[in-house]
Amino acid sequence: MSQLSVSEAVAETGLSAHTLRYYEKEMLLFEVPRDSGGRRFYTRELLAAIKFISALRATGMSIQGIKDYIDLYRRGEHTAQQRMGLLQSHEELVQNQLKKTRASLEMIRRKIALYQTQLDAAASATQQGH
Amino acid sequence: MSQLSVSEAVAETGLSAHTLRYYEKEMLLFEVPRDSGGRRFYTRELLAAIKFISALRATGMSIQGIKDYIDLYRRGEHTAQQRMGLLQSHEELVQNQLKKTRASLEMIRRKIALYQTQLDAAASATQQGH
DNA sequence: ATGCATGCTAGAGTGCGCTCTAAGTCAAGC
DNA sequence: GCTTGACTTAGAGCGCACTCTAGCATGCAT
Repeated sequence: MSQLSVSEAVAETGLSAHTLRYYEKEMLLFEVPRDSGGRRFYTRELLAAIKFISALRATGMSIQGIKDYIDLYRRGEHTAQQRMGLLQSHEELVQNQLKKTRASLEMIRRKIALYQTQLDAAASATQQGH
Repeated sequence: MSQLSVSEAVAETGLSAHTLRYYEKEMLLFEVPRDSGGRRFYTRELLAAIKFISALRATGMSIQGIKDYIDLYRRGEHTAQQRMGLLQSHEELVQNQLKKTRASLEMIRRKIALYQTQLDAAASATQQGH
């Protein structure tokens, strides 16, 4: 029950089986345990790690960036400071990206508002027979 | 002065000349005027359109999506409703994406905080000779 | 008039992150 | 014992958004 099959991991993470294998291979990192038949199973710890990786991806960190982070992880406890540094600079990056997205969104909203007044004006003109 | 050269448009938009030409070709839309020598120049209106397109791109709309929007634009005034609909559903999409990004960012921050307490504990242990 | 920056074209190339293919293995249920 | 279905592998393929190349044209500045 604390060991999930591939299909269960797919359901939990929202990633495809292909993508799970791709991450495993590209990041060369979490050694996914296998059953007697050579099939993968995912422990709770592994699942948590994958979810964290998903969060990094969802915020735009590249596969290479994540790989670098995990490589540090595997080098041991003394890399904690560096790992934190990596996360901190990524956080900053994401904040800036959010700021930019919000500004762009604001621009889009202004355009929508413009359409709205324009369409309202057209509608009331029609109603009044203009 | 209200007609910008390529290099000025590059400076204003933050896009490369390559990208400007690429957008022009892919979106098949804004007919960029040319000088006697066949070189492009950008009017203020065009610049504004390009900046709006940049906002759509910055919020993740695909080239194809933008093309669809502009195609509507060129079909005339009666497509205003549809264009607004397009923008509205894009807005919704961006909102959801923002929500997801913020959740992921929160996860990353918790991890950073974890590192911080961990490193603080290690530091004070060292200081006290443990 | 000469040199150099800027711009032009068509089309090829790149990097990223998946995503799929093909052929095979294994375990459980009928 | 046979089928079914979830899984395995190595490697090819794809879609997107640029990004660059090569070779040529134009036009301002010395």
